[in-house]
Amino acid sequence: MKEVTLKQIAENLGISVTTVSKALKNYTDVSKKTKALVKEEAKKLNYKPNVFAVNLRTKESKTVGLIIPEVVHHFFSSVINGIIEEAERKGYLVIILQSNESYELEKKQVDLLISKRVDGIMISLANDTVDTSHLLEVKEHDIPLVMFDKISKLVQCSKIIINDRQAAYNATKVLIDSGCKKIAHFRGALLPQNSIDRFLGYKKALEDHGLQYDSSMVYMCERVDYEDGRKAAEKLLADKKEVDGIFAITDMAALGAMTVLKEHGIKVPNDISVMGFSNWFLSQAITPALSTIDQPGYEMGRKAFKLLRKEMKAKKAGVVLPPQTKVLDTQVIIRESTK
Amino acid sequence: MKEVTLKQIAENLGISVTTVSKALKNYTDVSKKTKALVKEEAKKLNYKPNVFAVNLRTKESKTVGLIIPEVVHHFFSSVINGIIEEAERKGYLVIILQSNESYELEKKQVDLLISKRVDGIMISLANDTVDTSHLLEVKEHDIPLVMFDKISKLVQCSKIIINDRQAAYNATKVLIDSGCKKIAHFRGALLPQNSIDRFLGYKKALEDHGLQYDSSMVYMCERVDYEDGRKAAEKLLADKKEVDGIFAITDMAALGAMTVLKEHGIKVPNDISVMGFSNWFLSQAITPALSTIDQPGYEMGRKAFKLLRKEMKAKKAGVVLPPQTKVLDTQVIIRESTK
DNA sequence: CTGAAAGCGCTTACAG
DNA sequence: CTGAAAGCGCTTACAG
Repeated sequence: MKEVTLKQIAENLGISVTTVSKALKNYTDVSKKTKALVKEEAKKLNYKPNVFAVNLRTKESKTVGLIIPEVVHHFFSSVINGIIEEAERKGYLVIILQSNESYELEKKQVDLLISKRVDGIMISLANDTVDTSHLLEVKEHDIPLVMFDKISKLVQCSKIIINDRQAAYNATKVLIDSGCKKIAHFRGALLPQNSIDRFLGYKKALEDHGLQYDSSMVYMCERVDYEDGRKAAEKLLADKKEVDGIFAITDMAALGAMTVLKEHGIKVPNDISVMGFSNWFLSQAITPALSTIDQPGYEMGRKAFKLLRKEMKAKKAGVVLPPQTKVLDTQVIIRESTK
Repeated sequence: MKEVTLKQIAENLGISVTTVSKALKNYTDVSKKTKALVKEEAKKLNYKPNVFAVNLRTKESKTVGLIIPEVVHHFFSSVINGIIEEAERKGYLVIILQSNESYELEKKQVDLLISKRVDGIMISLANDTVDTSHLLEVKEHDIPLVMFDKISKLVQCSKIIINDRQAAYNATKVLIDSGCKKIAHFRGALLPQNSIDRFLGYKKALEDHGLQYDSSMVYMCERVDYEDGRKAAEKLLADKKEVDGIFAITDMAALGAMTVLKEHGIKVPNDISVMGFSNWFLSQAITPALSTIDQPGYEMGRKAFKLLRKEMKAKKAGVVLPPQTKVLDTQVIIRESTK
């Protein structure tokens, strides 16, 4: 099938390419009659503008990039849906790249997006990300950038986050309020800000309620997944710790922990209460249903794109916008894994 | 930051744009000395070709599209990883679009990919997809197309599939071999070929082993998810069916069923054996661990891109390749949910 | 070995 | 209201 071009339409109608172009874009200086004629012909020939040419002329791709640590993750997939929803409404395509929590991959993907000349980039950092020079490069290319969820305080750009410290504080408080005195924390890797913040929220809650913080009650879940939760729980049992509550950094880690506890005949919540984080879709389905913190992923995605859009518009208008940070609310969800 | 162009480099070096372009692409008719000079300057200025211009000239975007019913799904995410792995190696970017099992969305996304002029499209159909005219449009635009997993027999193009009928037969046979006599099937929607094939495999296995096929033992799981599995199991219990085995179309549906059985004090596998399909990553983690069929998602993804690549190459060379269909092997995995 | 020139398919400032 | 012309930044057939 031969591709239809403006030239084609112009020739068929015996008018100029200029007029055809302007007619299709509803310029005011084209007569109604001509517009109607052109549009009819375009429809008849099923004309689709050649985006390659449009991109080159307008220096815009109407495409934005999204880099995320892990796609198969309920929270991130909610974010993705929020972003796509908003982007589609504004005529943007979203290119999704997964960093697999790897700094090296993340760097490559940033480069790829820059070289593809996307109009803007949204990113949630990998756990491994140690420095942010690749993000400075984005700024140098004058590409609007929005960070969300897993951000770095070192990068000057707009951000959408939740108050991880407060949310973790609330989660820990659920355990305290239900009578737990010996609360362990399964934390995430050392680098990510949200893993730090959740740890600090946990610690603060203990201190505010007269419970002694004990660093040996903090277990590491590097990848914050099911397997890590299992391992941490096994270590905790091997350590013969006296524990009556666990606050895990993610629902998956909590689920891994609960499975191990079950295997050892330890009852949740009677012997040990368990609190998760992020409200994974199956958290209400497992037995006992997991108490957790709900993160507004969809909302976060929508807000992230809206912020990016604002910056893309500003750039086009030659305006410089000061970076802004939006903090979204989280919600405590109490189910069966806590008393 | 001003973007660096070939012209820029040419001016700096006092040579022509033509020579710069050829030097960077290692044309044989450029002197070694000039090449070295050009490359050095390009590196110094951090030159990146403008893809918009390259696309327009070469009529290629080095980008392929992928449409998938659901990203947050272990099987599909394996496929995605396989595709991206192979695509990256060949310098292609993959645009992933999620149809959410909706025919309307799928059509829109096909249109979007066509209008973005991707070099090729890979697709796994939505459950709702009733006709395939949107795929014919892809062929009309002469864009290479590969279908995988959820395919339509009506579309003339290359395909990568598993032998769903045989795999379901094998799954059912596991139940039969372990002594089950009254085997229910939780099937998928009526349209998708793989849902039909799995049903047929189930039926055939019963018949081959002297068990009566009974249509009232077949329950519908429209979205083949956890919730559907729960509902089907509840209906089955409400029907007071005598059942000693369930073959569910997906692991998620199987998990939903097992949860309901547990809630009713029914033991798996002692009272009822359960067989899943697709080997979801948590299937080995749940209690009892789920017996299932392993689908080679990663492999499927790699093969899908390779096939697409072959067709893209053929198109460029002006050759027409006959469509081919590859059938991948599956594997029976026996864990604790079957005797 | 080097380069002038045409052209990919659009958009838009400008002239009439 | 219409259109000729320039130009976005490349690639490549062709001439020298």
